[in-house]
Amino acid sequence: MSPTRIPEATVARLPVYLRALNALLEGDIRTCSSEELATAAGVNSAKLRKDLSHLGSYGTRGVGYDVEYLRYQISREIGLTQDWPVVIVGIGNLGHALANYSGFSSRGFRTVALLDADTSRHGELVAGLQIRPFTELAAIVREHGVAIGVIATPAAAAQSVCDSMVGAGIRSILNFAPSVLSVPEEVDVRMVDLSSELQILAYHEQRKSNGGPDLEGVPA
Amino acid sequence: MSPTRIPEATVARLPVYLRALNALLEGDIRTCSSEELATAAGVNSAKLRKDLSHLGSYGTRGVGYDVEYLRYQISREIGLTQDWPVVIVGIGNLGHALANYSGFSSRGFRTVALLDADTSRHGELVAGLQIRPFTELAAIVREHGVAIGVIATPAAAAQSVCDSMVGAGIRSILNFAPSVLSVPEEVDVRMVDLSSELQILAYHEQRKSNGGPDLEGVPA
DNA sequence: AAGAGTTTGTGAACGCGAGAACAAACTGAG
DNA sequence: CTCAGTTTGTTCTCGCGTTCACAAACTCTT
Repeated sequence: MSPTRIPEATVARLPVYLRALNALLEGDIRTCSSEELATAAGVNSAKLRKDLSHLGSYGTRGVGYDVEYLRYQISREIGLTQDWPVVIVGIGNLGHALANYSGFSSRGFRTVALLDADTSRHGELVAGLQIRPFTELAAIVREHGVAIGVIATPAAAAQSVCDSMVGAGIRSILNFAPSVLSVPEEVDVRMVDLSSELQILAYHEQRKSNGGPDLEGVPA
Repeated sequence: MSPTRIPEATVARLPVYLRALNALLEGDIRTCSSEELATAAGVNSAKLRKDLSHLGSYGTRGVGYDVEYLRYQISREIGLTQDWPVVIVGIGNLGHALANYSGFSSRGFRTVALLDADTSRHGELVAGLQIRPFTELAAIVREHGVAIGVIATPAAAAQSVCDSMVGAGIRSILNFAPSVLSVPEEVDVRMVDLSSELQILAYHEQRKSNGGPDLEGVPA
């Protein structure tokens, strides 16, 4: 099934739908319309329906969607029905938070190792795992079949860590370091930039209060 | 001058350019071409030029851009030349990490208070600030003129915290809780969803290895 | 069984952003 | 001064994503 590629914008929203479906299930809601689900996910209902139509025809006209069934279909499409071993490198404040984040340890993702270059922290217990030397990366990747790596180091170390990950065979990287990574074609990198988000907010906030560096007094 | 609105996609990239310019300055590079800056920022040079053209005409044909001058112009456009007091609510692992994150405390942003509902943590020192009761939110917002709030609480508390923020006069919210927030029209919310990013990676990773979800049932 | 009321899935129109290509503008040498 | 070389700013085209609007399909009542 689903031989056609799913649009990137749709893929980015699937996790949101999944979360909304989980919330509905916790409220013992078994069925929902596209309108309800869209509201819960914070999107337009037409967009939701079109997104779901890319996965297949899992709803019933005149009725709506079976919450559990739809949740399973989306999970399967994303790949959460498989097991994804994950390695986190850089156990500072952020790495510590990520290791304890439930969204990381649940839902098909399994943190198999925490690595740090700082020898003084090796052996320290974080989220039930011992911090191990960064040099063990390749062995761990091989042993557990790790495909996804998380970088939570300072910016200066990020590219070097990234290179090691790629060398060890990791093909998908989630980068929290404020640094642009260069990788081979076949490797996927997603960047989460905490301070960028704040700056984007600041831009809009400035527009709201000032009307921007220049107000709307546009000459005709 | 910038009477025209800057496209949202461009705004989202300005922080990246800013970071790249800072990196160039640290290497004592005073001038750069759009090609060099684009490479450092990880984007296409045509896209970079078009983005910058929305701010104004700050380059010189045949020469390139003055790094420091361009950095100032982008900073001003984003609004980083002003002071932005910020409040962080929810000092768990993630809030702790955010409080210590240099990208938050620098560049025009100033964390003025850390709030948490858990009374047993009040007074605790994090990143040089004492954790204070959540009930003090309104007073703090009024006193410091806080316009930006950061939510790093569990999902269950997020909407309630959000409502309090809006009530206190905050108009821009950065939400790290995995929860869709509903706010009045004039309030801006940006969501940073850590586990979504991981799920998006998993989707692509699955495509790379399997050529798609479960091929079971596919005729040979 | 038929019709009224819902709700999905999709075709079509529209707007925005990406990228290529080029004209305008600057530098420097002869 | 003129011409060759360089690099920006902008125009144009194309493709993707969003949204509207509606037909198809289902349920329920009479």
